Amino acid sequence: MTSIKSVAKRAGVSIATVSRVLNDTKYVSPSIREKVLNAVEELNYIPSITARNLRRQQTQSIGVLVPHLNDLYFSGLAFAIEKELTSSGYSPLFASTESDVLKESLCVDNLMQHGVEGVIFVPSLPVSDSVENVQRLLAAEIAVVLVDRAIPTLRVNQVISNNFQGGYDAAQYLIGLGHKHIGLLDGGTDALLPKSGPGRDRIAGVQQAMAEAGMEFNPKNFVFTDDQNQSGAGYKGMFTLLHQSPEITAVFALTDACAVGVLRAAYEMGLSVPRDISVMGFDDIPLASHAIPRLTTLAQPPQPIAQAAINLLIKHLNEPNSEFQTINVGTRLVVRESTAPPPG
Amino acid sequence: MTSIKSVAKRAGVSIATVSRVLNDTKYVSPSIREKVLNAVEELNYIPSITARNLRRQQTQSIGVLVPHLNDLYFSGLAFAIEKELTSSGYSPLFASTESDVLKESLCVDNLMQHGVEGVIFVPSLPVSDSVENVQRLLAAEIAVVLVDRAIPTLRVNQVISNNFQGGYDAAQYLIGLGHKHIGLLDGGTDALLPKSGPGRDRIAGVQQAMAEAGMEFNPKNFVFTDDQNQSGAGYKGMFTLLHQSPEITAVFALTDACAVGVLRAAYEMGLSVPRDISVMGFDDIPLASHAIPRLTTLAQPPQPIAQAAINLLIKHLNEPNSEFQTINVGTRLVVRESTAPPPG
DNA sequence: ATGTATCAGGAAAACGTTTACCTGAGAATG
DNA sequence: CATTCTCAGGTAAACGTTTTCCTGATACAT
Repeated sequence: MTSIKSVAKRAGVSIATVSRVLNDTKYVSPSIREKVLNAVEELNYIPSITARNLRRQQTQSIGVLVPHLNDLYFSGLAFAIEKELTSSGYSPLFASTESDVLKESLCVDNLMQHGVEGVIFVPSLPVSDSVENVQRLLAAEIAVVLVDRAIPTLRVNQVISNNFQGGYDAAQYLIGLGHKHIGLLDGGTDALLPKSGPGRDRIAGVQQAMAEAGMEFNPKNFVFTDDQNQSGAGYKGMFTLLHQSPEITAVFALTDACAVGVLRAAYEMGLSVPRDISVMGFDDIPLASHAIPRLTTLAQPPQPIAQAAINLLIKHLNEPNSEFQTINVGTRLVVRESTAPPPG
Repeated sequence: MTSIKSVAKRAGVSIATVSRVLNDTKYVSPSIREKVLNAVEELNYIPSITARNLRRQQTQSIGVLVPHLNDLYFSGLAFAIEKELTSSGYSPLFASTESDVLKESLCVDNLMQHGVEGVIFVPSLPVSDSVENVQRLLAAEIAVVLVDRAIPTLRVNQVISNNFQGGYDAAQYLIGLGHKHIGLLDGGTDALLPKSGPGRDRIAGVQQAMAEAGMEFNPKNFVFTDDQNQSGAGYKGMFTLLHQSPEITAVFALTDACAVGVLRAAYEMGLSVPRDISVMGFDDIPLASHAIPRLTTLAQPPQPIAQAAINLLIKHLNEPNSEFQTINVGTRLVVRESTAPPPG
């Protein structure tokens, strides 16, 4: 590694001057400045961020903890966060927690060792498992922004989609189409997902809408399936659901990925969507608009979420004593082809 | 930040001893060891990786450059790479190049500043654009492994799917089913993709298989579409293709994402897949097995690719003078529902 | 001409580790 | 008992920066 010393020697100046030229931190006469710049060029000198960080006692880096980097939804979110962070001059440090508290704890350790100044944190499910990890970060005075999954008990910045409202809107829309029997489907690796987190809120929204419409919520109509991936869960769950509640005319899958499995199952059962049965998703991942049929869903666009999270983070870094906020990001009903009035 | 000094003071020993206990680098008597460990515990001491890296002159971190973190295929690859790297004791530093040379160059600068010891590099397209960036890394004695997209002119480690063979297998399979008129579809943001990289090799494989079967390759049957995303490209391209070559009975989309758009277009045109027309993809992303109909494709599983890349990287780090290798990872034909003999 | 203010640039400390080297006490050997 | 060996633990240098403080020269005012 060529260090600042070699540059200084080559340019015939002190290392302090080199640093000043490179950081524009003090006036340096044009002639000397040029000599330094030339030396830098000639030696392909690249300053060591490690040394700079040590000296400045800051890293300009932010940890990003997501459950799975290859999840259809979270990869989009991660991408948006990366864009937002780099454009704000921070370096993202990604890690997948695999929604496992132990792995998550390891990730947190790792981030702390790396001296991140903040963490964008999508908690594992159930969220209660993540409480301790979040508190470890807070105890170390690291700024934390919780994303996607709320932990209401924690005094910390959060950016959460309005899942309740989304669920409500979805149900209201289906009810408005005339559906009387609506199935709810969810699943994935997070065995306890329906007990907490976004799924629970979406369901609560559905229940509210049904109640307002004078409909009864039949627990039999909600099926959660444990599976390697959400599509598989939706696929299997759909069979279970229709077996135990054949009267169902509309299915609200709690994620788009899940809905894709539902479409698949419907196709295999010879059911035409939306003629025989309506299907809705949640998230509006890119795939949703390419599914067959195109999926009606509730959009939860990653870009505004990422932006809000980074804004909150940066604000907190600048004013560590500012109040904690919970920002609710609105969802938006996107009507496509997979929903229609019930048959008959 | 609580530093090693506070721990030393608290334990009543020198900082050297603390370091030794923490790194198990020299025998320390049990009683003192315990005192140190207690002090560490009490102060929640976490060593600064920054300082350690500076002193040790190494970072144990590896840059990972992919075109898009939210691409269906690359996110899977990134996930596999992350897993492989962390389990080998390295920290991944992800960045999306957006397949743009300028952005890519910035990413490379950034990685070099961070002192990465190696880079897993998926070049932008056309790959020739990335040559300079790769050479910059090599000049700085940073280990590089090219993944997914070969740059044959460079003397560097590479891990590439056997795209030619994959293309060949795909075409041979379709020809074996009896198809006489096979369309080729590709697209995305990388306007020059068909001119270089994996796509070109896949096409070459197709041409070889066709030639062996005594079929002529009609350039009209290859449509490349510029679009924001691959699915959209497949969707639009399909219309173009069938318009200019209505005799086509099978379509080989050069990626699964593209194939999804093709399925979509076929659906809208009232064509039943595979009865009226067969569709194949490439990659075997998770979605492929959930599409309607399930997609026949060539699997290019990310895990073995990631593993091979990391092995190559680590080997090169340990023996910097070892020969460069290009590892060809085999693809595997996965027959599902989207292909059948031609109608009639 | 003398004193003072300005300011470009250098010297050196500091950031938090690891590690080469040193020291002194006890064990072992004659 | 004297001498050497062993080795646990301490001291301090080093990693590559940034930044505080200092110096000496020049400009300016008196």
